[in-house]
Amino acid sequence: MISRLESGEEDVHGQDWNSLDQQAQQAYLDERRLAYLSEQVVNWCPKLGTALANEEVIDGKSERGGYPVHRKPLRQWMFRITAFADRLLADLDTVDWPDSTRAMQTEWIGRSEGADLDFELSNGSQLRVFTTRPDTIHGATFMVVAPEHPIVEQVLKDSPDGCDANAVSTYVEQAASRADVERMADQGDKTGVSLGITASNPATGESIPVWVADYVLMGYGHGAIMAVPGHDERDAAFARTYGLSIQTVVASGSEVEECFTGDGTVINSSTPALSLDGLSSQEARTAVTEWAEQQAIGTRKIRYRLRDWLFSRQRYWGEPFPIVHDEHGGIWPISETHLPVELPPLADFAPEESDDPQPLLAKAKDWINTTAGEAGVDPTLLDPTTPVTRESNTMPGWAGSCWYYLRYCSPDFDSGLVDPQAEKYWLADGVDLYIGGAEHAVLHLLYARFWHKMLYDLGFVSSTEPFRKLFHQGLLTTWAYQRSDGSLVPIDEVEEHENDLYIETATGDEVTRIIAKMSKSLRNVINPETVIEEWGADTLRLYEMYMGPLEASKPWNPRDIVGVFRFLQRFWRLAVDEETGEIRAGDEADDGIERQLHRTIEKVGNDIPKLAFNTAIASLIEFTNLATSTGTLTRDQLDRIVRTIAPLAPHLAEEIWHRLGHQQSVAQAPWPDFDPSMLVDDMIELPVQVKGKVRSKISVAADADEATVQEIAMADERIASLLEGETVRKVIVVPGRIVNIITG
RNA sequence: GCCGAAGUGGCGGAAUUGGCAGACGCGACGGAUUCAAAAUCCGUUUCCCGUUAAGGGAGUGUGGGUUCGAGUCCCACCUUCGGUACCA
Repeated sequence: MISRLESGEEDVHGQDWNSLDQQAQQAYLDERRLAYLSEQVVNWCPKLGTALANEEVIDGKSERGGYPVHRKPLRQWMFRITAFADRLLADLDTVDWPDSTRAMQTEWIGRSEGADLDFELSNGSQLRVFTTRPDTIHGATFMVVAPEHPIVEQVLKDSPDGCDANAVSTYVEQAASRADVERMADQGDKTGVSLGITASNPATGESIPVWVADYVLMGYGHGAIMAVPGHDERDAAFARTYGLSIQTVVASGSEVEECFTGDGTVINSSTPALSLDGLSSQEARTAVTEWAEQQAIGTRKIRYRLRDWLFSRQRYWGEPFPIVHDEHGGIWPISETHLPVELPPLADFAPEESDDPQPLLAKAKDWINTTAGEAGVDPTLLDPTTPVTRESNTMPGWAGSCWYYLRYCSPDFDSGLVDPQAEKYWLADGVDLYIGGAEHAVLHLLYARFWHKMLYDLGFVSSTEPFRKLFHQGLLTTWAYQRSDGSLVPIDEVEEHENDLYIETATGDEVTRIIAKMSKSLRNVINPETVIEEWGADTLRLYEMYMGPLEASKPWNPRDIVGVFRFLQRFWRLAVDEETGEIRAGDEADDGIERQLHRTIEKVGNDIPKLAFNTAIASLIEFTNLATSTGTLTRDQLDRIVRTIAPLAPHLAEEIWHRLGHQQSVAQAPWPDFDPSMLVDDMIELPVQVKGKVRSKISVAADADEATVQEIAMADERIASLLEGETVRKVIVVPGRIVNIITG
């Protein structure tokens, strides 16, 4: 029945199901649940006193705090995110996200196409491997299994002839005790031990040795590989170290390469069992897979690098799982009417630094040990007097960050996740624009997508993706100082002298000023509060937007703040008489200013949706400078420019807006209109190039045709003198842009 | 190593589809105002040659290429930043 279900057949009857015993039913369901308990080798961080998800471990250290992480077996709650791997991958094409982020997620999900192949072993068992290169099967000259592979234990038990059991067990123990950090440090140096058994290469019929080596990971595929040293760098390195045979079975097409990992033409691969010579790698992959399927020794397989998501933590601060356990290992949900489960009060809830994984909530004995009725399990499921223990793990922070944006639609809605009406209104196509740091690329942004898809399947949300458009703001960097040996000096230990000379106060040595990330240790973190105190919130806001493109990392330079502050002051003085506090307004609108105003409204209106705040502000500064030097604005012009600056400097705008006599907030006012005809001048200046160099400028009517422009250009005094004695070969006129005269 | 992003004045940065490189701001220099300073206002400010000027030359990480014309497109390389790390 199970195999029929697996193959997608639908004629499975209830009686078939009922014929299974309860355990088998449970096992079948558990294998498919989105949330399940599983004994896992987890990333245990003793310092934090908790296990971490794969994504939270960076270079063998915890993402938060950078503490060492060890591998420990632990029974944990998992999310079957792998069941969504294909959708998470495919739907990346449907979102408007930065390429770099999509690339990161694509790699994290890591889809690879290949085949599972079974090899017969000399000890009578079978070894299953996954390979993306079935086309190189004739070149498989040895096999490698991970130290944790079950075959290793089996071999140790049987200890066949030719197996140095001591060497094997020593190697396996070493591999197990080594922390991930160490394992990473000596990448490239491959170590391993022969198991003393052989496998039969089904294509060549040859007996090839089986080795154990830690460059093969138990966590991917089957923890075993067929090694093709002729066409895989890692296998090649291993073969060279231990003098194993190397076979070339793919021609690179060019010169002889030691280890060619690309696709080419298959050679040296004709045996009675299977002949591939002359096929392309692509064709050979299909041929070998089909052959293996016929021989019942393999199947086509798509595999993902993505692993299931470890979703429990041993900390106090996290949502408790609404789950209790009975004495027989049964798992029972707490009914909805008893949700949410609240954390028990605890005198001491600091994490305990420990090598012995123990959830913190286990300390709350009275809370942990309860009855089904007390905990809130549906009495029709379980007798209320049944003694149960509460789940003592808690959820990680992601539990909240995965759906908070949904809650924003209807924060007061109390009969569900989100008000369906509000969800349809706000999130019909996901969040319109989501701005956040690139550091969330494979954490928050992948997890939230998974939750959203799950909620979509359950009918709670109407879009398949949570964040339609994603934008990463750049990091703010700042000055830091570096000694000649490369070490860094906190900024408050350095004195600035003239001519960009920087001296470390303690030693008197000269240090160099560099750009670095803001960090507590360098004491170069900027607190926005102090900027607001000194310059005001509008200045801070404007400065941050004016620094450069939103997505770029850029240095915080306090020296530049005064620039936007001056601008705001000038804008204020343009609108308000400093003596009286009254609005300064003229009666007569200057034509040049009016035109510039239309251009500014257009520019700001275009730039804001593009998040190009820096250029929007530049155009506002330009307008203000022009207006200040040319005269005063009319009331009507003030009215429009205040509305234009309002999104960028809301406080200033609001103040002037009210002095202009408006009762409502400027935020409620409509965006000012501009007249497209006001954007172009009647007469424009056009550069004239001779042989690609600008030699003069001419003034022509904006709508002048090419012939007229050419005539005026040729008639220009300077151009005429330059063209004297030259043959004009060609004249290029780009209307409204440029004239280029080619001579010779 | 691989993947991604980016290299433009003293500094942050502008620059439509390939069409005047350096908008705007900071800093610097000069001037006005002031008893003085702050603040404000005006002017200059890519570099080199040219006393000033007129003018000329070079110039967007490096080297080539395409084009009437390249910061922008193509090829090769260098550097910086971010991500990733034996995933078979």
